[in-house]
Amino acid sequence: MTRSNMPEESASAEGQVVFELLNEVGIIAQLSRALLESHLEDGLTIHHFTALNHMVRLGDGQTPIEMARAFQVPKTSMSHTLAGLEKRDLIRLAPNPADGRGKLVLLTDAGRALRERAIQNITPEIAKMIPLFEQNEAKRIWQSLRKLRTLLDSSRDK
Amino acid sequence: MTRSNMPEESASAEGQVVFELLNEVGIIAQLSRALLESHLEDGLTIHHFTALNHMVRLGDGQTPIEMARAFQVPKTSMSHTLAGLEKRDLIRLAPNPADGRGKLVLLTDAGRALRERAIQNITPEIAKMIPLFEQNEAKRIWQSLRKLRTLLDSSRDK
DNA sequence: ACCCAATAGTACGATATCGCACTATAATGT
DNA sequence: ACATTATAGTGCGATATCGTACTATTGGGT
Repeated sequence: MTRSNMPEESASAEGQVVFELLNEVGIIAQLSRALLESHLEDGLTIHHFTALNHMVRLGDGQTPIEMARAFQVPKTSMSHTLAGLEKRDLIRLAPNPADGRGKLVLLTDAGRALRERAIQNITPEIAKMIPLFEQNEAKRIWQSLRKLRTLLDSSRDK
Repeated sequence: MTRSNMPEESASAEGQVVFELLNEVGIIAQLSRALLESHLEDGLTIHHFTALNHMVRLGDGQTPIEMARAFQVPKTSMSHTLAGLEKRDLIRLAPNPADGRGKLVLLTDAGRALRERAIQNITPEIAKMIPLFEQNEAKRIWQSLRKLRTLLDSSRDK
């Protein structure tokens, strides 16, 4: 296909490589987001799933504001997401005994089950799509990305 | 901090590892998105930037629908994004000489310049944040992620 | 004990996303 | 050549995102 302009040379400077990496990460996130959402029931979005997944993985009982910070989204957005989850009985919002202003976000059995089901649905799909992408390579990159995420995460509250 | 439920064991099955990887990718994308947007001028969003960046990297002159497919977003969303870019004179939408229904998306000098400026702004920021994340590691993962992206991308139009 | 700056969460409005329906043009079959 | 089906893009409406402003509560300083 003809292009009126050819791609630029990849002139790499200081953080340039990391920028390229993050760009790639963004594209993959976009693609896998589309994939995941197509497997979610009941009009749930990626945000709903991510919140549920977060709670299963790290333990529930966080406050909404903690979760907003963990995902770097505005607290109003998190409030909306949690409202959607609560309406579907996938979480419960309990008053925070330690802080009269705050709440605690608690998983319900239904929430836990839905997250489990979603993963059961999506995992074979992924395995089918990515037969060539070996486990070992995935595991290796994953380790590196966790390190990267930690760096990104901790340097925000400078 | 006390949690009412402890984290689950990481029981890894078939595509499970890749799922974990994609989850990590999603989190990083979210964090770096917040970072990038805080450095964009004139209320531009990640979508605007991504479109500009795509055109600089792969050459402009694509049709809107091609770009929508490349990013896996609905064509109406892409239409909206492009309208925003055109309003700011960062792209031009020309009629497609090869197809009377279609258009071609062309970068303007302003668009190219803004993308360049954004990268100049963000790159040192990244370099500052990630001094520990060595170039070599970044480059290595990047290669792997490109492979992963290609797999994800090609298996969608099955 | 009291003030006051800081914080958790919500209300509301502006803008963004995206599905559905529509128009215009193209491609395909006969 | 013409009818039929498919495709590019837009208009519109429902829902989502997120900034600003607000209320309720907390905690630190005096």
